[in-house]
Amino acid sequence: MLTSQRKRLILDRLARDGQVVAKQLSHELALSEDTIRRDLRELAAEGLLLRVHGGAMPVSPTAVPIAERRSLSRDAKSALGKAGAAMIRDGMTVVFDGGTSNLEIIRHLPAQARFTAITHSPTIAVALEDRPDVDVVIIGGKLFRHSMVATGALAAEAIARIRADLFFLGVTGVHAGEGLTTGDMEEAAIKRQLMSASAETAVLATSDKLGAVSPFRIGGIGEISTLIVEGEAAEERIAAFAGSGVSILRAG
Amino acid sequence: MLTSQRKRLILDRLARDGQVVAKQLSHELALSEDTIRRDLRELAAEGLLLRVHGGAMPVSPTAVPIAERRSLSRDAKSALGKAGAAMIRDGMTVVFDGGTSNLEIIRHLPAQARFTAITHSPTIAVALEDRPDVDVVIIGGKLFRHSMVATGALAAEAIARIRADLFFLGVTGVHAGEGLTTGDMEEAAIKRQLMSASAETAVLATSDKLGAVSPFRIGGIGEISTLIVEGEAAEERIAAFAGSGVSILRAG
DNA sequence: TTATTTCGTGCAGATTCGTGCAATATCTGG
DNA sequence: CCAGATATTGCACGAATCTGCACGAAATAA
Repeated sequence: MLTSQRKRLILDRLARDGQVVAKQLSHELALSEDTIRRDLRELAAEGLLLRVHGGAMPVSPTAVPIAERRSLSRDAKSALGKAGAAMIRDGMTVVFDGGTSNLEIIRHLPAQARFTAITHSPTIAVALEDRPDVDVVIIGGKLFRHSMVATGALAAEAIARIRADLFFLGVTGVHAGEGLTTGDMEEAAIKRQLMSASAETAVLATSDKLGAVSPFRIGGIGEISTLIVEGEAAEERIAAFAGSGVSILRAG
Repeated sequence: MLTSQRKRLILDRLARDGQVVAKQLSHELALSEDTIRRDLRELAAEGLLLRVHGGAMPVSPTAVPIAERRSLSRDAKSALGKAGAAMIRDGMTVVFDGGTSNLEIIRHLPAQARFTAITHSPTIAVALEDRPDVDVVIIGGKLFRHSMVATGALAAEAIARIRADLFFLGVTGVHAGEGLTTGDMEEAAIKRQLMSASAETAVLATSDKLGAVSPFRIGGIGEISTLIVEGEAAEERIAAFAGSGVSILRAG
């Protein structure tokens, strides 16, 4: 990443968020704090920002209320996304199912994340637009309108040729007895195929999905490797999945 | 590769990506970094770009280059989009190239439009989300980041199997002698393939593209059936295309 | 107060830059 | 066709820039 580009990013971030934190930024850009601090110093010397202990503030007061952003980042789905993003290591090949939960993973990827993303959801693909170090492979096919993912024979054919390390599966129900379920038969079939094409499968489950059942079964709980639930998820709802072989991760 | 052609490519890349890295570019073009740096120096001397350590940035501080392109010349593009949408009849199979012009076609589709859309651009696919009567087929492949379209062998393979009535081709240059050109070789190949898979091809050309030439040729003007230009496009720029067999449509 | 975090400076290694020079290709005029 | 002029390209080498680490000082938190 070019130095000038980094400085511009800092100013952008400052205008958008109303603040920047040196430590956080250094982690996000995979650079030392020294470099970030140096940038802040130089930008401050140009009068483009105001240095404060720990980071920087805009020269002119921002309109963005900071409290709003904080509450946003503490949102349950956001925490799930963060936990999901943490599972991705550089060099991996990761398959993303459609859905808002998986979209949240993309949002929490560190800027320097470097891996291969495979998806049959154009929405996910578009979200990955500004991740320069992520290779994106789209699985083509007929777009299933309701959930905006490619399905059908074309998609199945493309999936048959891939082999991934990790698959983030999207479901509408996670139930101890009925397993993982979704609302469409064709989608369920594609999801099954994606599972078998990946070494591991993870599911991000908001609390409303725990114990829920939808019409079409994808597979049993034991067939996935990781289930990520909200940090505040009721203990008794999770207890039902103990013994199924899945490792349960509490987010946030 | 000619020097002037290389310089054009650098400017294209700069406009598209918002940055250029000397080392990366030298590797991509199989030239020494010295040559690239020399180009950058000369272009900077002409005021066409801003040199920075490691590469170059655009002269105008475009925070998000692609977002800028989206807001650029909105009215003219809107009229072009309307004219393009008018070419689509119910029951047709239409291929959409990536790019903001083609996105504008989607925006101007009548709500009840009923046809099959094929695209290798996830952005286009997402835009078609709320058109319930349009069947959408996505062409998969490796996402070419700069223009957000699927490319590579996977895409080529999928394209080989389709047959469409109409193809909306996106270009960066329309020139009487040099023909239709774009900024990337791989993209040019995919575009050629999409042309031959379609009975007709139409190009939406904003005035800034008329007479412009980019490094990689897609084909001659005569190979497309319709060229849609702005209503206020200068007559002399269009006159150059007369006799090439293309029918010229003035929008707005 | 004490402990922790953040800041500033100096320094070393790596990368990039600019200039001069030589080799090759292209152009021009005879 | 040839000879010289011009342009283009790659390489060498010293200068400038960038980055990360170390260490002590300053600021913040407990």
